[in-house]
Amino acid sequence: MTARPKRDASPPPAVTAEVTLLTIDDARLQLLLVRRAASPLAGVWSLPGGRVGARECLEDCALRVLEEETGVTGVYLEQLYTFGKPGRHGRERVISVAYTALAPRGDIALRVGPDVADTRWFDIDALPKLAFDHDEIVAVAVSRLRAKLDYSTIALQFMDESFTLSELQGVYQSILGQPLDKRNFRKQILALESIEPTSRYARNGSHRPARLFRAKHPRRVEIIK
Amino acid sequence: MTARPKRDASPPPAVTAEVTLLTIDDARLQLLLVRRAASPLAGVWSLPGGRVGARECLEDCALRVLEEETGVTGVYLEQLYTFGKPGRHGRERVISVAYTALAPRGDIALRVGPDVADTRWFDIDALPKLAFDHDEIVAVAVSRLRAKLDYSTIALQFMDESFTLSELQGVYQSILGQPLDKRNFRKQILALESIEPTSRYARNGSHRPARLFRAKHPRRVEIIK
DNA sequence: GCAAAAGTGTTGGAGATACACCCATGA
DNA sequence: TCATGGGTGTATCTCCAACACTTTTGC
Repeated sequence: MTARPKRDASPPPAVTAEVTLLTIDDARLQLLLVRRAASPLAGVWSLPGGRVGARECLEDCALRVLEEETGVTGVYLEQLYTFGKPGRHGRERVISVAYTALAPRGDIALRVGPDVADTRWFDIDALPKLAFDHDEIVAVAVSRLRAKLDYSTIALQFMDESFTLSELQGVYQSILGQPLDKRNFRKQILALESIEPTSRYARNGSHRPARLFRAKHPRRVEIIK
Repeated sequence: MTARPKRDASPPPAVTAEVTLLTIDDARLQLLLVRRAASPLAGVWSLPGGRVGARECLEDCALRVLEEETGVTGVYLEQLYTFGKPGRHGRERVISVAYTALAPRGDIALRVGPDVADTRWFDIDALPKLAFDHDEIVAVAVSRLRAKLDYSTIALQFMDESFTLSELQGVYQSILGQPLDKRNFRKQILALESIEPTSRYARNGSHRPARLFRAKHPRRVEIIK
């Protein structure tokens, strides 16, 4: 039906990786954004992202641009979706392979990269206007995260090396936006056998110390059910 | 850490869409392949696929190359995953956005496209050697399909406009590779309220005719649970 | 009337939900 | 001793799995 483009007839589109880095701080889901220093859309907030290098795989690209622009390393990363509508990126044809990254909030020291005007966390419910279709990318990332809570151990990617069950429950509640029953939550989580108690306790305030747990396989996300 | 490539320093990779078209015939999951006519890998079987046009969105590209190479139109399509490791496609850097397509077997008249040596269905357990990393793409597609059976109405995409409950059960069994209890299957499917009875019956042989059902929203895949 | 697939309910068990009180600590 | 969050068990309900016989047709 359609005329078939000749091989190499048109210049190939640019390919970028974009990173939606989420964390939880103060019981709120937060997103890391960079303010663009360069044209197009200088001054506008956007996801960290950049072009794929000639000998670089997509995942490495995502990790590299994240570090270059924000200084963040060592996060959990998974591919989200590829966005490629013509016109989504202004005049230039850009195909963006979007990644979701997750990290515990404690870890993260920010740096403002060379081509970036600013780097900041935003509450997911209070995002500024975003460049291009990045608001759509974020929406997909958040809805996928919410879905994955139910059938995987992905929430553990938000936790420090050791953590209390109440902290973990707080993470679930922040993402789902609803309170959970403490006893049932503990029963379910422990039944997965994905975390194990350590011999240490968190002494946080004027109350009984909480036992610290750790993930059995910290970098692995297990599919359950 | 890594040296940041200058903007436009290296030629951008080629971007293609690749289509894993699955159907069910004779109670077996089948995959549509094309035999490559042109270099590289002439004579080798591969997924239908081709370069993304300059003003074409990724999904349109997938549908276009599928039609050009195989004559197939009107299928259900969803994005699967993007494959981009350097070296996956020989010397040239190619990033492939893979799509899963599903269709009822009845529908499909095949054509051998202009750049194609042959077009054929293969039983999913008896695939020939495939070009590049297409075996990996197929494996991801099948495992995602299997997972999606459990929490969506995706199986309806394999059905003709009207179908019997036994036919639908056969589709589930073919994909899962295990028999299902007839009464429980019917209860569960009907409880979803995604299909409805018609007033017609299928008279297939020397036995009681089966009531025909149809999908309430034939092109829509609903997420359940 | 016989072969072949269609159609139809009930029961028991497992897993999820709802729910309230005692414990250990710091101030 | 009081305020604060940590920690624990049971009863009920809902959902899922197992299971066998009758119906309708074509030959």
